[in-house]
Amino acid sequence: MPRRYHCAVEVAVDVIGGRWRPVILAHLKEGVHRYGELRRRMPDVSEKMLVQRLRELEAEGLVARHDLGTPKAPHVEYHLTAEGHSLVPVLAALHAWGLARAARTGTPIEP
Amino acid sequence: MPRRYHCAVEVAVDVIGGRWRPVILAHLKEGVHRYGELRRRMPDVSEKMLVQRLRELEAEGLVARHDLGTPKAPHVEYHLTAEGHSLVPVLAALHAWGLARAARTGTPIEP
DNA sequence: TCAAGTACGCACTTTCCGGTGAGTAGGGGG
DNA sequence: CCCCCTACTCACCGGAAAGTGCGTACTTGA
Repeated sequence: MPRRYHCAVEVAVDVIGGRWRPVILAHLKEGVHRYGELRRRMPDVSEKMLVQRLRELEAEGLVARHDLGTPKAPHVEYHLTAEGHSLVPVLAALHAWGLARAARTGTPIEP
Repeated sequence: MPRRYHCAVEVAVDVIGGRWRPVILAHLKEGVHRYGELRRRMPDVSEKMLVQRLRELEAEGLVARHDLGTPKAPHVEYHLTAEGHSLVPVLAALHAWGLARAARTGTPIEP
């Protein structure tokens, strides 16, 4: 974690950079997700990484975790906080650019 | 580099993710930069990384390198290509969010 | 009895991102 | 003679990011 920042983009990258954080946020941008739903939508992420990144996003105040389950029936839901929602312009722009880029380069995207 | 993508944000992150690519692109969004100017604006990046990331951005068609120098007087300029300019909405959104985030968290940004 | 679901934990391993320090060839200046 | 500038290269290294494989407790269903 850099101690000093020299531009605003460095600040943003520090919080939402990396391979999986933007993807997690993009899925949650569409609505509440259970843990298993996130796993299914992100088949290439390890569980270790998914949980670690979710914890970090919670710690940064971007994601909230609701445990609605019981020991007999586990049920956890994740959703964006107000701070997380403030990222919608970034996530929307990333998504739009990624779609256009995939179209220009013929890159397949498998849901 | 993942072989398969499951959403558009993964595509975007693969091309412009990492600690320094977004920052390089953000500086070039403001206009042409010489190598030394980029170095001065990004004091925490190593030269090895700066050059490596610039090379990758060139390879992806986002950045163009113009060598205007001579052996006696080296002079290289970097600028965004049309494809690079297509990233302006992403970079602007990252910048705006980073500024707001820094303000909300009291994070100093030193130019 | 086994497999699958839920939402994780844990120890270990691998990859690669990023840094360091020294170097290059030409120049200028104190 | 030494320091600075330009725009890099190179070998080596550390650690964070990410993955792997097995595990947990409770349930349901074949």
